[in-house]
This record gives sequence, C-alpha cells and structure tokens, in this order.
Amino acid sequence: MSHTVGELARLAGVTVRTLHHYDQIGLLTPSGRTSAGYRVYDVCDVDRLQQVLLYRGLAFSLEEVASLLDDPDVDAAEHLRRQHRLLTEQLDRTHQLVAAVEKEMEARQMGISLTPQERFEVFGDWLPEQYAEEAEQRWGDTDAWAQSQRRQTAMSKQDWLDVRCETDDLEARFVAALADGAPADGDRARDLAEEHRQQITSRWYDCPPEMHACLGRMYVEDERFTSYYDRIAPGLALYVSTAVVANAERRG
Amino acid sequence: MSHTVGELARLAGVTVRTLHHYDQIGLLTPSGRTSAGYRVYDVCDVDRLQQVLLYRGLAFSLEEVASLLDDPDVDAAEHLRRQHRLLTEQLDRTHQLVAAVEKEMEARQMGISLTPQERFEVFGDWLPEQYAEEAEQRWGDTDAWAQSQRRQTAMSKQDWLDVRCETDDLEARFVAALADGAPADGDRARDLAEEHRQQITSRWYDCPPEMHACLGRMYVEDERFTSYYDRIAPGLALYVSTAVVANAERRG
DNA sequence: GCTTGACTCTCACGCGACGTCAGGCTGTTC
DNA sequence: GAACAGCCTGACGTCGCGTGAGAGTCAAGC
Repeated sequence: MSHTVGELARLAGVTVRTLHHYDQIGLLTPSGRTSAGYRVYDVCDVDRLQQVLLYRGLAFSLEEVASLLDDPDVDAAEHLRRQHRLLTEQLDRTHQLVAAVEKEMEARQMGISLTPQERFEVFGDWLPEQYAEEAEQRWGDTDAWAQSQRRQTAMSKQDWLDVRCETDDLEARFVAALADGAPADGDRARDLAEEHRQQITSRWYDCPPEMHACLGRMYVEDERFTSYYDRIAPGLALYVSTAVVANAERRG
Repeated sequence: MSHTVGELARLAGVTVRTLHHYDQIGLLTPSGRTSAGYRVYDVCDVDRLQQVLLYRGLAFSLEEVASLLDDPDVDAAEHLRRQHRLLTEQLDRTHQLVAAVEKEMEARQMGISLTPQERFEVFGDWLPEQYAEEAEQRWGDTDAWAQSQRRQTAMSKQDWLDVRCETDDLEARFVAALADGAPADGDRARDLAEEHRQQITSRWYDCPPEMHACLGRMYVEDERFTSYYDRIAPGLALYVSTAVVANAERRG
C-alpha cells in the first residue's frame, strides 16, 4: 500500500538521493511521514514518479516536468497522448541516425566520402538551407575529405584489402548478370543481392532484408552511390537496387 | 577547408562555449590557431566532433567519449559497428516505452489498472524477479490502484462517458457478430476491427494497422485484457484479437 | 534489555557539462 | 576611423544529482 524511500527507489530503479532531491525541489513530495520522520510514498506518488521519469527520459528539465505535471488544464489522457507523440518523434530521430550510420558504412566500403553537412544534418536542430549551402561550398572539395578519411581509417590494411576483394568480386558478377540480360528481379540477380546482404551481415552488422531494402533504395536516390555503380557499368545502380529490393520482398 | 569556432558551432548545432569546453578538457583540440589566437578547425576536427556528438547523444560522459575515441585499438569501422549496435538498442528501448504507453491507454479505456511493476519494468535497469514478486504482493490490491487512478484521471466526466458509450456500442456489435457465427477473419468482424482502430485514432493517437495488430495480440497475451473481453462474452478476446490482426493484414 | 546491522534523516560540499556575463582584442565594412 | 560582429580568456552560476558525515530508527537475535 505504501513505501519507504528505499523501496520506491528500488522499484523505480533510481537512487534514494534522487527521491530526496525531488522532495527538496517539490517535484515529488511524499504524501506522508511516519512519526520518526520517515518518508511515506503512496500509490499516487508512485504514479507521479513514473510520469516524472518518463518525461525526464525525454530530456525535459525537472522544472519543466513539474510545470507539465502540475498544469491543471492537462489531464492524464493528454499526458499519455503527448508522451506517445514525443516517443514516436524520438523513434524517428534515432531511426535517422541509424540510417546515417548505415550510409556511412556503405560509403566507406565503396571508398566514397560523405560531406560534413550530410553527417551533421541528422543531429536534430539542424541548419536552415542557408547554412547547408554555405557548407556545400566550403566542403565541396571532396579530395581533402577523402584524404582525411583515409588517414583516420585505422582499419587494418589486410582487412581493407579483403573487403575490396570481396566487393569487387561480387560487383563483377553483378555486371556479368546485367550483361547477360538476366532480369534484375530474377533468381540470379536476387541471389547476388542476398550474397551482398550476407556480406554486410558478416562484415558490419546484422542486416535483415527490410534494412537491406533501405540501402537498395539509397543506391538510386543518392547521386553519389548511383554514380559509383554506374561508373562500373551503365545501369548497374538501378540493377543492383532493384535486385536488392526484390530479394528483400522474397525473404520478407 | 577550415573553420572558426562560430562556423563549426553553427554547422554542428552546438554553442561556441561547448567547443571551448571540449578544447579545455582536451576532447577536441583545434588543429591550429591563427596568429591572433583564433581557433582553426580542419576536416579531421569536424570528423571527430561528429563522433563526439554521436557518442554524447548515447549518454556517454565526455571522459568516456574521449577514451573511446582515443583508443588506438579501435578503428573507425569498429566505431560505426558499435554506434549501430547502441542505436539499435536505443530503438528497442524506446519501442518498449511506446508499447507501454499504448497499453496504458488501452487499459484506461477499459477501466483496467496496470500494476506499478508493469509500469516501471520498462524503465531499463529493472528489478530482478525477487523484487517483482515483492511488488506483486504489495500492490496486488488492485482496488486501491483503481481508486487512485480514478482520482488522478482528470479527463472530463462527459469525455469519459462518451468513450464508454462508444466502446460499449462497438463491443455489443462484436458480441452480436460472434453470436451469429460470423468468422473472426471475415468481412463483418474485420469491419468492426477497423472501426475500433478509427476510434483509437480519433480518441488517442494515430494508430496505423501494424500498431493496431500489436494491440490485438496483446488481447490474448495479457491475461487482464483477455479476461476483460471474456467476461463480456466467452471467446470474445480471441475473436476480437483475430479480427484486429486480420484487418491489419488486409490494410497492410 | 542490549547489541547489531540495515535503513532513515538532514546538512553540506563536490562534480560534470556546460550557460552566462565581463573585459579586452581582431577583422571587415562603410 | 568608427562601428560592429566575432574571437579570446577568466570566472562564477546552474542543474541534477553523487558522496560522505553525523545522528536517529527499527526489526532480529542473543
């Protein structure tokens, strides 16, 4: 029915000090005290603590949390709706970061360097067009970037050569399939796509079919990746992209 | 080619003070200075800042970030892999929180109260079995909870009645369909399921079919939701659940 | 009834990651 | 050459606790 500080702390996964602090600043005042002065938290307090922790986890300051929770015009349902919205937004942001990291991995594998504005724009409160353009000019010189990247990449030389070797081999077989007129969504091309997926999984990270499909779409949407493939053989970008997506549909 | 503090700050979406701080603690030292003492950041520095911000965003302390980035045994590829892993873990956690909020919404709509350990266990570093059991005992008395919830729910009385009214109506029609022997994955049941989804969307949050399917599965997996439906009519829980999932497949 | 040990209380100082002036130099532009 | 935006280095303030210190409380066992 009611809890001491220590109990509530264990229950909620915070420290006793944290609860003391919340009491001190009036964010979460225990609804009672024992005769000895011990804090007593009841059901409502536990409820409130849960809300506090959720909002805190969403990067609100404790002061903001207090004003959110103490607003008499906002009911519990409204809080749930808001939390749902905020959490979904956070999911989106994190997803963008994941996509950015994956893009970077792919780029490295191909020896392409991404521009800095591309790598920063994913960090939330990003720059209006204006700055993006400014940055574009400043950093357009990709050679400097490529150099800096190469220096920074401490991947062992042998590893690097292995990757290049595998990649070249797979690309050559894609080219052959394209030249032979094998359909991009046919078995032969899809098997190559699957091999590509396996390569990523073994080299980098577990890449399930749907994630792979995202990469596939990027090959035709991002000019740098498109030109990478098309320089190997005209039409290869679309070919690989289609094969990857088709393979994902088969596996999904 | 190179940047002043202000430029880099705008580019990365941080303040000048932050860059000063990182310089001071040796986390990001600009690779040069002008004759007047102005900081000059070059490509490598920008690169490093990006890494710093990513790790910082994953809640590492600056000291930890420094030791991560300065570890000579870890190459850039390894960093990308690690970042990918950490980000995916964060996605999972956030997803669990979203599910918890949705569960809470559903529970409120039905007048069920969730137990506190259910609501806390989603907060990461959670309690071993032992505590869960302790909490189960302490809070098993759901009546007290229901009361506290009712008090806390400041949803206007009219709103609440409206919701109950709509819900009751829909449930009655589900019961009728079940009694008439309409198949759970047939058109009639699926239309009702779709109506249920629309109700959530208008009352709470945008609930696309796949999200709805998650809720549907919960109706048979979580005993409290099961018994809620089965008390209305035996077999209703499975019936609604099947209809919801079937409807999601039709719409997806 | 007394001890032991886990738990609680209230100060109160410390710390990490910056925010926020203050006072002064730099660099471009009109 | 004057104005103004941008840079510099201190240095103190803030937020959200961590970490003792010193003292009282409480259930269990002797």
